[in-house]
Amino acid sequence: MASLKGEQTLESSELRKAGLKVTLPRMKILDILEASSSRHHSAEDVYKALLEEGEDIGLATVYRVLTQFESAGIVKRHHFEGGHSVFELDQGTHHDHIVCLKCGRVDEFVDETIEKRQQAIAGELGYEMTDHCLYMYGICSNCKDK
Amino acid sequence: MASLKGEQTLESSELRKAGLKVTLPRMKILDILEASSSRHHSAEDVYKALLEEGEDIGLATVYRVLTQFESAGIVKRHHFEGGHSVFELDQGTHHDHIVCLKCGRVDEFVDETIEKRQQAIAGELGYEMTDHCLYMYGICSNCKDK
DNA sequence: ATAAGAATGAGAGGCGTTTTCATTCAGGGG
DNA sequence: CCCCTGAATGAAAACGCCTCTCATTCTTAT
Repeated sequence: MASLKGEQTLESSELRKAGLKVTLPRMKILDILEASSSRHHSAEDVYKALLEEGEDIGLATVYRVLTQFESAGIVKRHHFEGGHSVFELDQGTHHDHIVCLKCGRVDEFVDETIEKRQQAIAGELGYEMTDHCLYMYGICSNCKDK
Repeated sequence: MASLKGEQTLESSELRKAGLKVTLPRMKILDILEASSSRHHSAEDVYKALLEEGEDIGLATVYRVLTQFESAGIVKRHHFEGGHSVFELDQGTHHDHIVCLKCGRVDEFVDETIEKRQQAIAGELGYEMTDHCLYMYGICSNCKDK
């Protein structure tokens, strides 16, 4: 459990490093992102997890904080099919996603061949690429059997 | 200009083939998708184009028809950054997209190397891939100069 | 400790999209 | 060719996700 007073937690220094004030909501949300078993969270997910811990943090704050974390490079925002945003801690290493359309399972991968081709294509078309995302959708091995 | 009575237009046969009744809204919307210079349209775009032609077709109908077209395989729906949907006529040939974050310009491309790697990766991870989309985002050559 | 500005919670508001429901229409049977 | 039935439509309300507003609370530099 994070404490605001006393020793410097990892979370608090991460926030300070990002130029964000150390507040309870920001600490708690960081806690949840780091502690949860799944890596991908909607704002609702985070909000519900906070409620379960008995924290009284508004949904608006969750959205604000996640957006700030995105600007600060702490999390990455994804737009999976369906439109709404999903957040994951930014481990610094880029990766792409494959999503199971039945159970929602998400796997991650990196492929150097694809990465290189993307850069080359952007260049050929005259673009300066700032970001890219490759989403594959399918049925995972678990769901295939049923 | 399409006519409901008289000769079979290309549009009407396309609708019939998809198992959809031939109605004025569906004909008009198909017209716009085929006639417009740009290939990617939001529902709003289509709605505005209808208004300009003096057609009194509701926005709800535009959404309904575009969704039906999607189910029928006539159009493809994309979720570019920003969340809202963009539609394009489905030419049958798969391609990926690169979007300019400044002016919204969209270019299309296909890369066999990437396509093959995707199939391979899905297999390695135990997925049966049903769909995939690669979106790259950047600044296009026009916007770069300014 | 205090003051000043930033962050928060609650609720209103916004935007794209979908649903509801009464009305209109397409198209097959007579 | 007209009628009938279920499908399609328009208008408006509702919806889900998200952002904004504003009064209050909290962080942090002093």
